[in-house]
Amino acid sequence: MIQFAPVYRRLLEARGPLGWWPGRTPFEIMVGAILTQNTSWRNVELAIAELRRRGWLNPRRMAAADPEQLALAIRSSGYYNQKAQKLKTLCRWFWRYGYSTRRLQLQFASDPEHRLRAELLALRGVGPETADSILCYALQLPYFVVDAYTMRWLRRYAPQTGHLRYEELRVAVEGQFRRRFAAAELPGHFNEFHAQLVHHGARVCTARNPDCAQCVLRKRCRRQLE
DNA sequence: ACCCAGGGTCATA
DNA sequence: TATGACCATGGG
Repeated sequence: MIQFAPVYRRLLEARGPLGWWPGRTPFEIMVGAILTQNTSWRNVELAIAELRRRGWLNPRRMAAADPEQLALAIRSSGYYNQKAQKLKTLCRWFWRYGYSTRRLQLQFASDPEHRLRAELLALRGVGPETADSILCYALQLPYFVVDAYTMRWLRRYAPQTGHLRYEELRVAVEGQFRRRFAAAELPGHFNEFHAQLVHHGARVCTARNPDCAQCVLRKRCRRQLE
């Protein structure tokens, strides 16, 4: 099995800490996790700015907002009708915990059964990546987020383990990190590793960047493996 | 004019 | 289990 920690260290040393996720509050991070589904972050920023302008970047206000107006507000992030419903669903779920992230953190800290993750996955519109983004970035719980860049990277640089699916890859990374880092440091390292992979894929390793030695994280990259 | 982006759901075979 | 259609905007 390929070792992930050296890759993590290399990225971190080259780029420095990224301080993810961009967002002022945990709820804003949750919203961003929904809005960025298959969408460029730039388009998400436009939508978040509009939500902020309307005062809806707050779970109570968003829950009370008219669904059609909410959809209009997030228009720039694409799939806006679906995403407006997803946001409503998220608000309804968050309401059950009194809109309190602290309550979520205390109630589900170190839960070996991962019940909170299961709850998020049961929500319509929340898949594995969105759930783990919320757990890792909004709640700072020890979950590693696997995304398209991570999968492409694995398939190209570690073909022998390239058959791993989302869940297997997440568990593999989490297991390796647990052996190398103290429990209290895990959320920060999972945060940083995923951030580095996405940053590299989305901003460094782009097809138009002549400085990028290997543009291998694009969707249709034909470049040879090293 | 195409291709892509920090996915997820559902129907079909 | 594994594809494919669908959702939809803005930038390269």
